[in-house]
Amino acid sequence: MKRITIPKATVARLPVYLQCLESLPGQSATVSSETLANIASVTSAKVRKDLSYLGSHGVRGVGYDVEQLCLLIRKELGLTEDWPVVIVGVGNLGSALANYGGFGSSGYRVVGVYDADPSKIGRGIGGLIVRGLADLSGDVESNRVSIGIITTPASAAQEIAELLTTAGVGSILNFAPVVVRVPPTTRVRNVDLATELQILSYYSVQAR
Amino acid sequence: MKRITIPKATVARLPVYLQCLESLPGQSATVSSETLANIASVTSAKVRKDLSYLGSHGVRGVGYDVEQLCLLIRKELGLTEDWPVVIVGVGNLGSALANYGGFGSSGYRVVGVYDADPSKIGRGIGGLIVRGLADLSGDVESNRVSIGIITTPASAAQEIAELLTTAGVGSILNFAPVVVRVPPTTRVRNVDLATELQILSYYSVQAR
DNA sequence: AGCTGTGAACATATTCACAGCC
DNA sequence: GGCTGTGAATATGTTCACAGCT
Repeated sequence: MKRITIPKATVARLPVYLQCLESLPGQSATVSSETLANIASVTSAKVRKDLSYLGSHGVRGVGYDVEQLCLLIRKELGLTEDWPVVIVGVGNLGSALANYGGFGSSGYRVVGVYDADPSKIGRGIGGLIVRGLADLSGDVESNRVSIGIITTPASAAQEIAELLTTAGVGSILNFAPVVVRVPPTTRVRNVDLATELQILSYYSVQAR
Repeated sequence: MKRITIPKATVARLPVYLQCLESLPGQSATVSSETLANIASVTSAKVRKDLSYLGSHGVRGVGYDVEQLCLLIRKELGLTEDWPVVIVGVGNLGSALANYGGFGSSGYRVVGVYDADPSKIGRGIGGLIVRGLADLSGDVESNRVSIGIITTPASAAQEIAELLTTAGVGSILNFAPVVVRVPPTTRVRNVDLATELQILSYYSVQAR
């Protein structure tokens, strides 16, 4: 058992493993690296190496205890904590995310939804009332919000990213099709439909 | 100029460069690797190496011709072609994507939206009528659809992935929170909100 | 002088293959 | 016998640093 930092590539796979483990039928108390690998569409060596970064918790000849492994991964990912998030931009996507139920189940809790458009402010959505951008900073601070989700048009994203970081958000999940510039201590992940489609079409062309 | 295959990591960045180039003010006819790197939040060496895989098109002492570079990247990504896509699952997210305007602009064209729920079939959405799953295979074949987007609940995703691959779709963009198993020749990209949030919270924990 | 293109050095990630334990 | 844990080997990706062109 080492106590070095977990590689990025491994961190990105832990949520996938967790998802796979949670989808396992209740009766399977243990799981082998081979089985988990198949479900997650990776190799068994990868699974073993990834899990070894969390410490040696498997049993040779048997496999990993599903329950224990889930807990271990959840703990590693910080899912035992509460993560208040805000969503900025109440368009189609922002509404979809605000209405998405999967948040509460795992520590993520939408504590506010915001929009610049006065006609949207005051509307109810996903059990919350849409608020104006003027309220964003204060809300982030008072709720100790650590993750901000940007679902605005590209043109507004940079401004919102700055509002969020200034207010103290440490991580941003950006759905706007633009690269936002943030201070080096802020973590950003970009999710962009066009980008994903373009990567797919590249490989589609190559495949023939 | 080499003619080897472009590294995956580079392919994943090309759409980002393209996005950055397209957002450049019209008057800038050329761009240096340094400038592009700043906008894209990467290093200039990365930009140069990435672009070198497309051939040597920069001018020393000057930079890259913006127009020419855009065209080059678009061509490399296959954006000069038409990519008919289908969306399966008309929940919040599926509706959001169907209504998303950014498709048409770059070769991606939603030619069909599908849902298993009879109460949704027949509804209009994003200029299309929701159709039943029974129509999916035939439509995919007759429209030569190469990319399928899955926005169903997790429980339905595997079945839909199989319908899509059997019908001849070569690439799948999966928004359902589950890893779908597909034949090795099919390309899948997963976009999952929970996964992204979990990666962010991991690093948020580490940061303190 | 300024900026590209690229080998060489380095860092990260994956795979192999097998010793070690149940 | 079955399956983990992990060094060693390999492959992929990034950064450096500078020659070479305009």
